[in-house]
Amino acid sequence: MSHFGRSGPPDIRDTYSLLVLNITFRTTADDLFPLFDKYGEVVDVFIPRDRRTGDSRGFAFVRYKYADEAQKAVEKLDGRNVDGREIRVQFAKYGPNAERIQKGRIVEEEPRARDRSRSHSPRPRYRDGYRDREYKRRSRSRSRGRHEQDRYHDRERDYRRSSRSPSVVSPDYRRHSGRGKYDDERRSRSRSYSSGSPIRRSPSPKRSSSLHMFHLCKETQDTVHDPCLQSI
DNA sequence: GTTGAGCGTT
Repeated sequence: MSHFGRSGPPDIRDTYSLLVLNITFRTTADDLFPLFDKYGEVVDVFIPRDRRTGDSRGFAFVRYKYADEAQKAVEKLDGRNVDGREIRVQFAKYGPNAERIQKGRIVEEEPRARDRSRSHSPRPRYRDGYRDREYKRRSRSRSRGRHEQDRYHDRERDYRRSSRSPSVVSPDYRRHSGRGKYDDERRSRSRSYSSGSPIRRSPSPKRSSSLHMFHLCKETQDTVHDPCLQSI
């Protein structure tokens, strides 16, 4: 992912999260990092992406180590034109798991966990909530069918071309090569994207017995519906 | 090649 840590969120303790809205769908964490790091110590840059397509969702989180530096970044970068759009920078209000946040700093962990201990009402799981939100997004945006894959390859192609030419690497960016994590991450990201053949459906079996189909459907009923119903 | 309010990953 697009953060410094190996996997998952890095140390969130005593960091200050900024929400960066209105960024381009093509803007990456690598683009944002040099910009924000000028105003303080950036601990993490994370751009949420669509789980299925990997597309940027158009906003980002930048975490600073110190509050005053984060505040400075808000003042300096809010309204700044980045990649042709005026970005909006503000302190995050919610944590990764809906913790309470003040000034981007986590002040209370998982308010929902506390609710659960108090009442037995079953809450929708994390995944369901995510799917609901995704659905809302999709209905609002234009329908993106299957060419999203091609779009992604295009983007990766551009990405590699630009990272190979040394002229596009800003001196400021070079300054952070000591950490070296972003460069590695970018490379591994490209690799995993290019090797991805994301959605592979089960091949439709033609000459199986009904019993076989029954078992097959039991296994795949959450992903495939129609073939099962027709052949039982 | 497209979208545009919003609050986050292993």
